[in-house]
Amino acid sequence: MSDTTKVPLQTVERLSRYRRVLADLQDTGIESVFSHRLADLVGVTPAQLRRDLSIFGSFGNVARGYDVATLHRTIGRLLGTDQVQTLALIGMGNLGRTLLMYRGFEERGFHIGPVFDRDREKVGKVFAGRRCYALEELETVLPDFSCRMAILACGPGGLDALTARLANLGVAALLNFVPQRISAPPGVFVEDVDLSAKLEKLSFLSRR
Amino acid sequence: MSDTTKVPLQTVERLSRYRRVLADLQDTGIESVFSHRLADLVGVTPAQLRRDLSIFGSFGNVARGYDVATLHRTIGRLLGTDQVQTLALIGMGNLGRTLLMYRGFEERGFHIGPVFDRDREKVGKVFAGRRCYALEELETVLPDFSCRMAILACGPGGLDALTARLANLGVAALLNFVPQRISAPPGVFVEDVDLSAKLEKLSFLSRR
DNA sequence: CCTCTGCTGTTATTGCATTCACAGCAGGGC
DNA sequence: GCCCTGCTGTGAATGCAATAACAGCAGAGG
Ligand SMILES: NC(=O)c1ccc[n+]([C@@H]2O[C@H](COP(=O)([O-])OP(=O)(O)OC[C@H]3O[C@@H](n4cnc5c(N)ncnc54)[C@H](O)[C@@H]3O)[C@@H](O)[C@H]2O)c1
Ligand SMILES: NC(=O)c1ccc[n+]([C@@H]2O[C@H](COP(=O)([O-])OP(=O)(O)OC[C@H]3O[C@@H](n4cnc5c(N)ncnc54)[C@H](O)[C@@H]3O)[C@@H](O)[C@H]2O)c1
Repeated sequence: MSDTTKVPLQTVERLSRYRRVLADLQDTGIESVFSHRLADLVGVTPAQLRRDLSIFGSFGNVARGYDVATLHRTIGRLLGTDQVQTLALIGMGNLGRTLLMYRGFEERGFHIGPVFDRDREKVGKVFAGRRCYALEELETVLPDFSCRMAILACGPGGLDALTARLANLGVAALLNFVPQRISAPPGVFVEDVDLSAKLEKLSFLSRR
Repeated sequence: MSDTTKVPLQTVERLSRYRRVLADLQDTGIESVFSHRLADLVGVTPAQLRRDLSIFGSFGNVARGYDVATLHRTIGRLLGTDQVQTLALIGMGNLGRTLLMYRGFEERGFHIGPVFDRDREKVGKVFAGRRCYALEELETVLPDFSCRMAILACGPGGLDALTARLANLGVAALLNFVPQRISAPPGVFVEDVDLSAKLEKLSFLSRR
């Protein structure tokens, strides 16, 4: 079972997709589902779905397949999204404000708490109910929120110093929008969102 | 050489990262670089870098390594970003407007041309120099821009019909922000940007 | 001119993820 | 009660990507 070290990364990514489809099924009142059907809705093969789940245990039943509500809850527990997590946001520019207004995160159990910006013009401003703090206040403000994750939507300057400070404050995971390589402190996970790279990939693929 | 079908997907993704670092090196006036140094800056192993490049040909030189300017230009050509490409944007909500204002795309050779929205309130409005068209005008307006790629930053309703229309108009690649599975017409490449999934992945990983 | 260094391009090896295939079994039909 | 169906969970096989290892060579130094 969940041997924690032996879980393929891509399996983790698929768990999110399973969870979303299960949520939809639950909303439409469906109580149980076979791997065939679920896999089809998600867009993977039934074998892969069963394999993915089998890494964490046996949740299915030969007669009825998987219980939608139970499996949904179980995956939520596995991902750690069964309880709301508070995130810190660094950078209240165009992107930061867009993320603040996005409802989708709350629906999935992620709440953006404190917002920080280096620009003194922005500090003190309130947006979507959150006040923007100065970057210097990081050490005094962040502990009140006990964030284990942060979103980087700031400029590229001094990123390494920033991530070191965040790591010191107990932040163990970063969602990074800054198109730059981050040398993360050990134990800190970084997930890059590089839209230009995705466009370049599409450009390559669509030219045959 | 570029056998087109046999290029690992992840190699394509890394090409973007190589290109970005090469651009930085070029800006700082460095003319040539060894695989060791370049790989270090990018964050991959030298073996992987050389392997990736060797798929497309031999660009290095034992004595000086790789010529920065030449390799930068070559990768640009491989990715198809050596000339500006015009993209269509569907959805001028919070996210769409943020993307419109982002300068990073232009720097990489991607220009957002026409913008479409279903909301009649938005149609006709001008934002960041682009006028918003009605979704019904897609067939009449899009051909003028000859877009091969589009960005989906709209709501989830009627996505399949929309992608079918786009495909009919020659759009072969989609950057999709809508958290929903798209059944893309054959020949159309879809790249999903699922931020909630990334957060869930980080949540999983950071809980050991 | 010869040797020695250390880099590239490429082949061999390892490791990981996906797919295949089936044992085992719960329930339905008769 | 017994067979039959069709599902899950999983060991085995396959395919693909990353890593290691090295052949071959261009130039530096003497
Ligand atoms: N806007 C997009 O669509 C988009 C897309 C992809 C990537 N990005 C990246 O996301 C980041 C933010 O983009 P944006 O469009 O919001 O830019 P922006 O200029 O609108 O906002 C950046 C904000 O971050 C603040 N900031 C800069 N450096 C900081 C630091 N070291 N610490 C704290 N705050 C800092 C600035 O004061 C500003 O308020 C950039 O790195 C950009 O490359 C943006
Ligand atoms: N805002 C974010 O930070 C964020 C993050 C991740 C994903 N997303 C996704 O991106 C999409 C857009 O997000 P947003 O925050 O801009 O939402 P939004 O509500 O601010 O804007 C959506 C816009 O799309 C238009 N629209 C809706 N359906 C359409 C259709 N079928 N065709 C054309 N236009 C249509 C609406 O009129 C509106 O103008 C959503 O699907 C959202 O889930 C947003």
